[in-house]
Amino acid sequence: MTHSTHEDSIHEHSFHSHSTGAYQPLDEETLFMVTQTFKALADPTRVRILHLIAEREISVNEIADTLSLSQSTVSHQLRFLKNLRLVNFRRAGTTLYYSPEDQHVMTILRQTIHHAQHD
Amino acid sequence: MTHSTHEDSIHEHSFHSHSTGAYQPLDEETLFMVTQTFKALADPTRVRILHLIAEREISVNEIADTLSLSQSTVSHQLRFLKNLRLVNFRRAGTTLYYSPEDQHVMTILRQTIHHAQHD
DNA sequence: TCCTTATATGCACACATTATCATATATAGA
DNA sequence: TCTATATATGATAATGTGTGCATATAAGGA
Repeated sequence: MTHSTHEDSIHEHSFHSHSTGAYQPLDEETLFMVTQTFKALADPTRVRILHLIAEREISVNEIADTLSLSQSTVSHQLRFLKNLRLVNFRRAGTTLYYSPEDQHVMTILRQTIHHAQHD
Repeated sequence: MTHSTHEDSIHEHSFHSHSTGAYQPLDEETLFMVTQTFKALADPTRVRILHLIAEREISVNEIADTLSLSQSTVSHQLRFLKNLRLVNFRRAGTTLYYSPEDQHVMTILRQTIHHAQHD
């Protein structure tokens, strides 16, 4: 999975291959990346963490306190998100401040939260 | 987790958040709907099915044949997607033709596929 | 009615995922 | 060095998820 600081808008990409072509299946690699991305967003703990760090840079213990989660749980989930390059962190002494890294994924999360709250 | 089984659907009430300036946690209902939506997209079989029916209305057996899946698997996954109101179907005799129902979710899927293929 | 085709469903099991506990590592300061 | 604090990690148990098998249901035709 590659990282991104790319800005996409919703209506930007409309490439549809109806009318002419045969069905084009998704290749394995794309399928893997797509499902991995959505898996990251399919767990309430990770969504709460992402939603929180979207507001401001925040340390592991602050996340745990704010969301009433154990330090271990937060750390495990941050590792998951870090592996997918959805978050990164800055060190200040022994404290690590986490922040979102993938703008595209954060946009999708925001859109879906909005969608959930307005239907 | 209080919610969550194989047979969940997502049609309930709604909340609203006022933007004060303090951190506004996600309410349970929103969290549930958001994570359920992403769960639908977090499985390769469901993504392949959605990607296929996005092209054209198509029957259960055609989906199974095209994607090399068993009829049972396709039917199970279509029930999942139907419960979340992500797909619906039209009957013609004994044949059921499925199509996407949630434009927002299909847009998010398209965006994420595009993102995966271009970074 | 019976038969055929198309789809749905209940159950079981393998596999994946998550949270907790205990412990390890890292950094700063005395 | 030793101690305190912040975070990470490994193992385990509990729970959730996806698929196959067998069977049920639904609709149309003879």
